[in-house]
Amino acid sequence: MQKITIKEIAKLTNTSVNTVSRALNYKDGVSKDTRELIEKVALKEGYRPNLLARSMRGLHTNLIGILVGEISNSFYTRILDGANEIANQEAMSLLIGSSDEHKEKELKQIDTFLSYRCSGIAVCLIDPASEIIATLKEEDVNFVVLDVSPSKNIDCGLICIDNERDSFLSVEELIKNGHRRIAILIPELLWKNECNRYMGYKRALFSYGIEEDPELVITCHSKDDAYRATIQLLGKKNRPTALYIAKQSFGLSVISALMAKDVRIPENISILMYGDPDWASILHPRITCMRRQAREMGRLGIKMLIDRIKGDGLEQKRKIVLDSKLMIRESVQRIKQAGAC
Amino acid sequence: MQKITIKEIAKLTNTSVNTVSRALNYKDGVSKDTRELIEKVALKEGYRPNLLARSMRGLHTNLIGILVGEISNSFYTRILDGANEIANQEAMSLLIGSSDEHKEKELKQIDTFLSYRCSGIAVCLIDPASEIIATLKEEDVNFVVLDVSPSKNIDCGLICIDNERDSFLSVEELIKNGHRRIAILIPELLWKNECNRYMGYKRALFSYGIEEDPELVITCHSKDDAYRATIQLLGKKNRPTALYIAKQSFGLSVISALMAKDVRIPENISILMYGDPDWASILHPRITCMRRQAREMGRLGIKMLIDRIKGDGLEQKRKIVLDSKLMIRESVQRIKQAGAC
DNA sequence: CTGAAAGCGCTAACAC
DNA sequence: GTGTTAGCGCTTTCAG
Repeated sequence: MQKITIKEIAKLTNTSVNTVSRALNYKDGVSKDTRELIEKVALKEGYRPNLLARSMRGLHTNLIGILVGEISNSFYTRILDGANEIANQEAMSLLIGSSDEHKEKELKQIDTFLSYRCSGIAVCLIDPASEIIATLKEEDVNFVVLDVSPSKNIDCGLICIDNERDSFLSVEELIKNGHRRIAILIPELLWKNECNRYMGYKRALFSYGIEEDPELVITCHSKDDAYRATIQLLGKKNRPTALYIAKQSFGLSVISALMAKDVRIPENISILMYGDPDWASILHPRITCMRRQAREMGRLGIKMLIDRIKGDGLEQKRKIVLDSKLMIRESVQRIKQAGAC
Repeated sequence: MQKITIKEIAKLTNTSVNTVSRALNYKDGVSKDTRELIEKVALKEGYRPNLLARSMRGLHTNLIGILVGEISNSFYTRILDGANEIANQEAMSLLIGSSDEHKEKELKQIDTFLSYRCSGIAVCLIDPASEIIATLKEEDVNFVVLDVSPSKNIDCGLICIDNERDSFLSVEELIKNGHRRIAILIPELLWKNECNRYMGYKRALFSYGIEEDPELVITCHSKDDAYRATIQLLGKKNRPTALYIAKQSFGLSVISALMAKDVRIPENISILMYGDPDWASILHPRITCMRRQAREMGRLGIKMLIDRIKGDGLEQKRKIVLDSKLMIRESVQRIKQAGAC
């Protein structure tokens, strides 16, 4: 497999491994002639440094482990994309892992990253109270947490999004358009982010003096379930005028359900979604969304990680909260509402 | 960083590194008592094997490098997802790379994979005549090629899709619905797959006695360009009745352009797309698509790769051609056509 | 059943 | 400028 090592190059050039190593790593202490000779031979023989061996000498590995919740979820895909962009620029390689939103897999993947002695680890955790952060701390490895901020105030790099505020602003947008019967669709198991979205929903209702109707809080545990839940919601007599989809991956299910039932957006029901996948702006009507800066999260996360790895003495940023942007499109209808607003 | 090594465990348990190594790797030749002691101490001390060191002894690395064209392209994302699924099952880790469809980056990424001494490499190449395959061959590393079949008949694992046939069937579907003026939207630089799609388009027209109109072959080099090209196409006097989008990533641009120009699907123009992203089935109308088995491609690719790595003596499958499926939905209108068909 | 020792490819400390 | 040597953590002969 390995074709040629520095040892062999040393032999071929009548030099020593040390000289070859220095020459190939652009260090000084090598004469021009020797350097050129070595480079020529290395090129000719197709020498390729063994990064494993290099890393074993205690340096960094140039490996960054990144854990996401689900590879084919476009939110995570964008994080991955941004992460890869920066990693590439910095000549780092990305080892990926997916937790599929299961805690055991999460731990297992981190374990693998650690076993490969990654120089840095970026994680999207489902549960921020997770012992994973403790593990990471203990291992004394550079890491940053993306997307979900740890509940305890742990000193680590953090790039997150204010889900509560985003949600508040989203629901507020619906209210400002005259809606008062606003349903929210959220996952059954409320992890921190989702929980915060729910809080934002509640706070918005409260701020505008709207009483929360438990019937309008729709929880579901899967995409299929979101479809069923939507169908069921539409069957109710006192149907909401607006639906806030608090989890992007449920979006397709909801839209499909509405299509199946011939419920028109926004005439029959207004829709606002958390997250802004590609399709949201090509649907007819285009869906009003709260757009998160996912790609930027990946970029900043890896940037922060690399800064930490290089540890260039500077006081490092600990936490970045990314702004989201409400993309106002045509899925929310302005309605007249009897009563004050 | 590294907290504890087998050496230290050996010291702690009054044994030798060898014994510890055997015990921790479930090899025999260790008494029950010693094994239990070692396991206990290892667990207590939070021992984590150094995979880099392990790999250096010439074994496999448990690393698989996978190169895709673009991380945020859903076709590749699905491949990645399928690949990750199988890699996980087999306790392999995925090192990812993206070529962004540039040849230099492609080579650079492969180089990195090789430097990490990956046990296997899976690649989605833009150009199958690529010297990359030669490099891979030379390096004597296990590899499989996904998506694009090499032009020369090279003996390597291959999972691909018959783009020509898929395209033929797609255009045939349009013809069978009475269309004769069928435009095709393809990238400017025809790599092999796209070229085959174009061939399929030509063959379908030819088979049904339709003369090809150069005006209806729309090439573009980017998503933005696809948007502009669509707008331009719509301005023509002898507008086509159907548009075959031969590249999925142009889909959103086309739809946006149609929306911008208030051109209705399928009343004003029929649409058929190569590839079946999530949004295709929630648009109104839902878009008729040729669905490729991307996730399955990732799965089978890694499976094949691992079979090769393990090299279990069996005669190995060399090539798998995955069937695509025409998802007939509502974006193609049946039209009456003066003249034969 | 267990230990000592070699060595994977590389870098770094130290001589010359 | 250059060579020698040690050693990263591990597995694997080879002896006992």
